[in-house]
Amino acid sequence: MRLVIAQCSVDYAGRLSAHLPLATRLLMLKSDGSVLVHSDGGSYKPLNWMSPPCTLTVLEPDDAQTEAGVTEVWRVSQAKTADMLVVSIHHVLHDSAHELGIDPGLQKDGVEAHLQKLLAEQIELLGEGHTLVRREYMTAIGPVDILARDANGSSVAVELKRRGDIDGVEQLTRYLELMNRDPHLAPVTGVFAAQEIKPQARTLAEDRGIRCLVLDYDAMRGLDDSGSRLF
Amino acid sequence: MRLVIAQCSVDYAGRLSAHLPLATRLLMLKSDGSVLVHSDGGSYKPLNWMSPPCTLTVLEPDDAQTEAGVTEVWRVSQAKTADMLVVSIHHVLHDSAHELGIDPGLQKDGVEAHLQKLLAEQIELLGEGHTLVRREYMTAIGPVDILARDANGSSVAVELKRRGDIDGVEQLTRYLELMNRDPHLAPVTGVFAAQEIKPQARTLAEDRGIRCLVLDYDAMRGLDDSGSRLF
DNA sequence: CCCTGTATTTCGCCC
DNA sequence: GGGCGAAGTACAGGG
Repeated sequence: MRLVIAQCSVDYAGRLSAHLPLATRLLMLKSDGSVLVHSDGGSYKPLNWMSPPCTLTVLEPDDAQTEAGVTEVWRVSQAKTADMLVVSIHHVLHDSAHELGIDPGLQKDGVEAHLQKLLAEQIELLGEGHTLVRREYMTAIGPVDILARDANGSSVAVELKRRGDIDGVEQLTRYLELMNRDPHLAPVTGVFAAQEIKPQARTLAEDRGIRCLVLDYDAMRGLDDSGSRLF
Repeated sequence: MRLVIAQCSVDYAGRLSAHLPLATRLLMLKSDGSVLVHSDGGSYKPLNWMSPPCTLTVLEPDDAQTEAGVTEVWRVSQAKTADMLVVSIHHVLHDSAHELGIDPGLQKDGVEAHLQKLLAEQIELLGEGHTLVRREYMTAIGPVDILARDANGSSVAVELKRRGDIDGVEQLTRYLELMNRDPHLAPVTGVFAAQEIKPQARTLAEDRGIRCLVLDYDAMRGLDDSGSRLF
């Protein structure tokens, strides 16, 4: 990775056209050829950038550019899309290169997808004798997070949330209404499962005959072998 | 802006939990307090980050951390959301600070302003024999995007949007009503031009005798000479 | 490989 | 300021 702090202006032409007036910025050149132009603020998003795969060509400024104070022109182009980023460098304040190596990458945890995977593996948390039918059971109005059967063989639809809010209860209610019209599935009972269930959501759910299940994520993860990367 | 290249591991706890194993990375510390952790590849998105407003505290590693090779611990926390980013630094390879100043910001193009400029230049897209009167034609209730004349010399008012929604049709309707009361202009016909016109907007427009025109931005840009600053 | 849905989304517009 | 929709969205997972 090469880091350059330089006074520069930047032009981009691709899906849109964009221009950055002359100012001092960080130019990050990654080893895959991508270029990021960062200011000293804002969000994690660069002011402008070029995604890999792309190639950087250093050009000599023409007379008009030299006249304007440009000492170097970087032309970053992407073969596929014909997008182009042009960095006109006026003054370089810092320039250093660093060997970083390949990054092992981010390990995410705690999302709904993981909860769903864990609950599917530990389906007995729904109650003794429960068996998994499938995750993401498709209905006409969208996928039910988990479809299971209880000890009696009756269908159980599970709506899973990290935070159990009223919206989730409404969602599950719609699924249940639809599924109970299907003679192959009916009767279908509902389980609203979340790490945390808001009192209003619990009241609404129980009023509609939907069972609430608070999930202990840490305990579920502790029981899971494949998910215990972090410890 | 401070740039640090360091061998480090990173832990994040907030909306989700995430972990970055020990590796060499770029740590970008912006003047607004935000921190970005970048690898030497991937996209413009950092591996991990903390959005402003946040505060960085440098801690001494405890015995266990020292044992593991940690020389410094950065604790970046956000008061509002209680999100926390912890960077455990093992070895610093580079450390430099730079004064960048406030960035003038990105000037985007290819939005409505650019569409208006292009359509004014390619006014024949409205139909054969059309001529431009002027852009931003002022009326008592605001500027009409484009005023033109058709082959018969009749006035044509154009409302331009990137996304053609009902609001735009209502806007054009108000202009037309006003302009048709002006004997110098009347009769004025309306054209609702956009890159994409919503079905509801189209129905409403056509019901009111307003012609709909879908613009192919790429084709229009391809025909345009002046927009190619880069070449 | 394409499609679809989510995101620690971010960003801009409009009310 | 809050809500909503787009983004040069990026990114992962399923069919």
